Amino acid sequence: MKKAYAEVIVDIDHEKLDRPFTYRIPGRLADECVIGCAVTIPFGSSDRLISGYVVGFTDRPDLDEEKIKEISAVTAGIETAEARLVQLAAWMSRRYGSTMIRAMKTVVPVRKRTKAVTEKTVFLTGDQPFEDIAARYAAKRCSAKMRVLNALSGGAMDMAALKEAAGVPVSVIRSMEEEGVLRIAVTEVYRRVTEEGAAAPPDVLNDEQQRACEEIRREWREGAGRPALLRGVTGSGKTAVYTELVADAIREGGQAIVLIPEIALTAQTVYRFVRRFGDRVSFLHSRLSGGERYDQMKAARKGDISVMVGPRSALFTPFPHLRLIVVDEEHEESYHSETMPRYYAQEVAVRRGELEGAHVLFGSATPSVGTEYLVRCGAYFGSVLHTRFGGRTLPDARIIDMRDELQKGNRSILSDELKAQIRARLDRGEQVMLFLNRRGYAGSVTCRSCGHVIRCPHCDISLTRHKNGRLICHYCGYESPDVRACPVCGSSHIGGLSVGTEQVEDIVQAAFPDARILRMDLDTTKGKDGHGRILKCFREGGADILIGTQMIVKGHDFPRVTLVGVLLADLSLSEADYRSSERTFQLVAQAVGRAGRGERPGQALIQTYQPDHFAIRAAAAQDYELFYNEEMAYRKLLQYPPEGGMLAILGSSPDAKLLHTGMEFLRKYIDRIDPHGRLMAIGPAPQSIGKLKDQYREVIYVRHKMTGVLIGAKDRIESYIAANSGFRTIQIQFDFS
DNA sequence: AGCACGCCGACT
DNA sequence: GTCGGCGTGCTC
Repeated sequence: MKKAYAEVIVDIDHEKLDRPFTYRIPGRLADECVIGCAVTIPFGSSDRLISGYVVGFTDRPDLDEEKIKEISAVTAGIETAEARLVQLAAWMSRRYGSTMIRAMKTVVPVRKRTKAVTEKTVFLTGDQPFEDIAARYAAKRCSAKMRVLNALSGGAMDMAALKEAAGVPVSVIRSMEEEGVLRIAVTEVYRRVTEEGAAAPPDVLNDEQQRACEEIRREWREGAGRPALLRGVTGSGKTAVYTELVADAIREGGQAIVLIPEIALTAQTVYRFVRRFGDRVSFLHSRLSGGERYDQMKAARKGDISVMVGPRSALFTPFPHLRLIVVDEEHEESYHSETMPRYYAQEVAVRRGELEGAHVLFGSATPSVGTEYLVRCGAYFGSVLHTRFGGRTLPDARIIDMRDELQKGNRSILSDELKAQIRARLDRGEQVMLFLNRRGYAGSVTCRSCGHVIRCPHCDISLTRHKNGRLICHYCGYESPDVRACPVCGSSHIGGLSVGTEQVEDIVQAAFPDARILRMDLDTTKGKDGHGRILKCFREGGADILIGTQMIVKGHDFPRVTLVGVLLADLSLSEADYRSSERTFQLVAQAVGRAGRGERPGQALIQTYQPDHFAIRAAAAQDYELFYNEEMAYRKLLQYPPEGGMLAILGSSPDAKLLHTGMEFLRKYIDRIDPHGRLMAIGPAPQSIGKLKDQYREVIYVRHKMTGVLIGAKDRIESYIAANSGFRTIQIQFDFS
């Protein structure tokens, strides 16, 4: 693309101007003018010079040539936080296939009309006697100014209130300021979310934490400066390492971003950072209003804070000297954006690190296969914490074969062993957590006698039972008729597994009438801070047993829990996704890791129909190596990521037939641009949720060893879609993994 | 946001 | 007429 014209976002804080404007690039500025650079441009009828940022280029503007003005000057390269964020947005729009404006909106804090971002107080200067001014206005019949004068006679007023009381526009007040009658004092009042408080001394690190810190520092100071992965077993104290490295960044005069999964964003987590860094810390969370969010970002830009803690959106905090990005619980799915651009915070963190010259640290007890893979390739630096903090031991975990229970005639969801152990804890006054795996319950078919799951013969993905009774593969569209008996053992105990938390609560309450039970799921956490309330109640001993889904396993510390029961551990294995083993390992390992975090040792019981599956065995043993090696062998064999790249083309439309035809056309197009079959395309097939909100959904998967090739393919597919009017009613999204 | 344009009431 | 205040609409 030629750089004849630049798309410029103007630096004026108003929603009406929140779109790109086209400017001509004079020849002398052609080299300097890059995406993200700050420019000075003539704007408005008086051509007053204002600043803006270049967000893109075109050679064919879609408006009259005469209307287009020329960029006056390039004021700065990519030195400012904004410029670097614009660059990041440009990279994201390319990497994830979204429009620049969409990418800009996720990256640059929304310019939104918000109440009192700056508090403007108006008061009379008193330079001229009140009566003189009043007389002058009366003589000149300045009724609007007179109203302002009268309103202000009672003392200083807020700008908005004054406009309201006097019924005048700003221009009147501003002209009075020029006359020297009044002054407008602008005070930035941003709603800070931190608590006041002095910083506490650093935690005392144990030898292992100290070693990890030193390793990572050495890599960053003297080594290649690669992103680092800190893998530490549950309870090994990764947070203390983060705070040390964050402290380094601050000491060097920089700032740090700490990403944590949305669900773990409780006062408890944030408190650790607040305690250490006092009011230099701020945090973002979903309950924050648009204005509060904006204020947080503003405070960061001005350097009033040094650490931002928050979910993936905190990644875009505009710090002037960003030195470190920490991504805690790196394996969490909440780091994947579901809306355009569908970005992966891990990748974006690395890219932002490159642009800003900041280091990136990932942490997890159960790192994602993709991140660990990059460590093994040497692209990332790896450091491991092997032992739990404070000399605590890992929980003793046992796998319970639910097929035996069925044989014994126990059809309950609780095994005899688990019942006995719960009884023992109740008698000793200790706490129990029951984790019910609910992932992947949608439609998969499992044999309760032998644990066999019906899978696609081509993709090794669980088949999903549809309403019409047929079993379908969501990768390639393979179909088979429903089964009455297990193809392996012939048992008729075959079907979908699904139990709700409420049901489990009833069963447990019936078995232990004396137990105080808390249930945590979408229903019970609905209200304001329902989440935190339940966790707090349990921590303080308000209940003996906590029953819940995924949300109870994520990063919460309950010292008095000595038993963790995992129900339906294998359910997530049958999820129709190539990452099902990975998810299962992570869920079960994290659940097991909740036990024995206090003085007393912990125990975990894992109930499953697939006791021999490596993901379950590895999770029980808290053995990441075992899991990773088996899983990678499988991914290599089937060329699934990270061994190869995978691009999902997600199509949706209210018209099922049209959608399918369109997707078939796309598939044919892919085969055409790739005559040698180097791109492995499968589908179209229905998405795992085939219809959502009256929209039919289909997907085509494209695999290739190099992600770069897939990005190229995506670009071609995009232009193909843009050029074909048949796709007007079909929404297409791209998702890389 | 900030600037020009055009409307409208008042005064030479 | 025309001067100046005051609301409206547009900005590549």
